[in-house]
Amino acid sequence: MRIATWNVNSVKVRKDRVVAWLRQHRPDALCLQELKTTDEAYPAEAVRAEGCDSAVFGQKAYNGVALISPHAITRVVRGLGDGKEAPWLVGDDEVERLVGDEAARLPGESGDAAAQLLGEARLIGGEIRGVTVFSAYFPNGRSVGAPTYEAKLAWMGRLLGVLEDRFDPKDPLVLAGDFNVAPHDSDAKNPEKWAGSVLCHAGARDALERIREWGFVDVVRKHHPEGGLYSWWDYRQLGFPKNDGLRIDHVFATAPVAERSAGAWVDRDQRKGTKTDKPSDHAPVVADFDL
DNA sequence: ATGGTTGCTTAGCAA
Repeated sequence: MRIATWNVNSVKVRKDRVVAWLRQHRPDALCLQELKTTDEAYPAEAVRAEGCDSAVFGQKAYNGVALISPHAITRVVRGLGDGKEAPWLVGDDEVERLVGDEAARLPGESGDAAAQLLGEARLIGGEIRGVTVFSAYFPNGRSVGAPTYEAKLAWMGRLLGVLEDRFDPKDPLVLAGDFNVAPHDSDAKNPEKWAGSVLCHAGARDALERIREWGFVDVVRKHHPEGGLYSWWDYRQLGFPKNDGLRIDHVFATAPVAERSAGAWVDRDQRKGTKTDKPSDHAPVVADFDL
């Protein structure tokens, strides 16, 4: 079973790339982030022409996540529900869009920012071939100390709460996506340059480590413990030509899935090319399982 | 270098 994640930075601009990638690499599950469009404008027909189903949680202009699979995608849930409606337990034929209504616990601007994040299209889950797969677009945070950074950490805490409330680490579960966190210094070409950024700050790393400790294996790290693999390079300042990258896109798997992992890799080819080739600033991250 | 580039939406924001 091949599970991949790709922040496409506009699915409309990247449609032909996504279709070609599906054809070439035939993932059993592809998690997309930053669709930057509504459900209605999502190119479902082009994906279907490749024999794949889509489950989409879109949003105008920003965010937006999707699951793509050649297999049936069941038990689809959208958003970070607050648990009252048991959002992860809806029936197969139901498609619920549930948004948390729990008032953000943070005060002031941070609380406002946190509440706003809970309403954004950043998480979609579904069951594919017996594995629960989430496509997640963690908040960026903008800058350390900003209300949006506090809100990022709160969002991550909320995600951990959903895992604790609704799932068991013994479940076959994959959390994949753009986590906007590089967990280790070896996940950056220039760790000193990024040390103070929201992508590498201790607070974000701690919050991600708490999620991982709940019961995940970082599958790429398992197969490349030395680091040096990156998944995102800034469009600015020749990020990719200088390989000034960070590994912020991840495939986390619970033990029953992770113990069957056979390899993991980053498709850097998708980040290559000139302006006219229109690459995303992220490359696909791929994990293969004997499942 | 409060720079640089890309995308969405229309001049400013987000990443």
